[in-house]
Amino acid sequence: MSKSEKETTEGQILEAAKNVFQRKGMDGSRMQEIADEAGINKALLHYYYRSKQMLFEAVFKNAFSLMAPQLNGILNDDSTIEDKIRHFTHNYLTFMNKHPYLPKFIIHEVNRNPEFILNLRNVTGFPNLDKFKKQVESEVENGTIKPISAEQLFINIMALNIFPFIATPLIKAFVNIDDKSFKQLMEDRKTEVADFIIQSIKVKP
Amino acid sequence: MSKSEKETTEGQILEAAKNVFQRKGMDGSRMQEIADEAGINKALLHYYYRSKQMLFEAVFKNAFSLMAPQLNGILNDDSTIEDKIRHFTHNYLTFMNKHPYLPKFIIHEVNRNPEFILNLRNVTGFPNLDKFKKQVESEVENGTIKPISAEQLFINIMALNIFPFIATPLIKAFVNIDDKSFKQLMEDRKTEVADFIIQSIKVKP
DNA sequence: ATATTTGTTAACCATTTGGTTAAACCATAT
DNA sequence: ATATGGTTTAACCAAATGGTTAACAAATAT
Repeated sequence: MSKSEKETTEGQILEAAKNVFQRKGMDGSRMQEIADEAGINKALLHYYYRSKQMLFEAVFKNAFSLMAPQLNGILNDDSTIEDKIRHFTHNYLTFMNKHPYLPKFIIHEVNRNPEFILNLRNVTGFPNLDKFKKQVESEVENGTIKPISAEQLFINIMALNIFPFIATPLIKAFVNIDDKSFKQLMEDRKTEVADFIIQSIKVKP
Repeated sequence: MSKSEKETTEGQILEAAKNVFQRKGMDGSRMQEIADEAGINKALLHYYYRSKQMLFEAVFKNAFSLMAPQLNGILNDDSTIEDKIRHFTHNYLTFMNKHPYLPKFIIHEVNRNPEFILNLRNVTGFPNLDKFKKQVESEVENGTIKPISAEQLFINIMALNIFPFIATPLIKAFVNIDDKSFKQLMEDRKTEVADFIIQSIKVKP
């Protein structure tokens, strides 16, 4: 049995780099800190990844490949819009509990370097709205949901699900609650967000 | 007539620092770049603001003082929840067109240093949910709106309004549209977001 | 056993960066 | 005119930082 990813030096470096980069961002991270976190010499980082930029890109692509399928979940299965929303909202909020730094990290770095995301267009199940768009248009037409553009609905779903994880400290300060209450609030959102969206678009019979 | 803020050296520095810090963040910004943007010598930055940290804090507090009243708008006037939402959504999206970097900047920096926001608690009309909370509870009780906690509603309003400005490049890539279409999409949101929220919470007569 | 490749390290290097200093500049009061 | 105070600059400095090198260690092939 070959060594698992986490036992090889290269894997340890990637893991350490992930931790540091996702917490501090490209600009705020130091190669020495990554080396320390991986428990190895700084020169080894360059031996395996040549430069800070390349190490960063490896981490970013990994992160993006983790995020993308989550979004594709909502776009490319065959359930109704309503089911998709419930399913996605629940899954996404669960997923985010395991990767709390992911959205902050991705969004910050994509803002820092917007061209970066264009390189990813072709790879790794990059989210594509086409199918979702047809489905929304069809459901609007046959009266299952109220008129709304697929784009706006998609943005709303993303916003309601992702925003709280990006703005956590801000929300905590405004709503003025402790960690425990905040966690509960997030837990409640697993169902509340879906209800909120569906209430807005569902046509009552 | 005394010199306007923008003519004094101190004001020019603050303006330049705002531009650079808001675009690149604390970690990504260089004192030299700020000096260049202000058209002055780097030593002058230290003459007026002592250190990068202090210059940054001046910029951050300015930015926050611009953001905070926008949020207080929704929380502390006397109109109905529905009117508040319409009013706020329209105003906020207009406001953001003028300060496109503000939310990115504030959220990123608050994440980088969560304690930072606690120092702002006391000053500058820091958003307070108490009144809004009472109002939501009252409207829920007398049946004007469906049951929802003020906290969740507040988070949803923030998310739907702010998120698109934070995640712009990501959304552009996913929705696969050009700048012009994106701008139109954002313009549409001035009314669509309010409709979306109100449809979700309004009780039909 | 020994040569060769691969992995790892300590020491080093060039550049960048935040910050300082001492001298020059300039307006204003005397 | 000249002294005085704040303002501005060029030159400088020490520390930090990404990256390299040369030697050493440990597998792997011959």
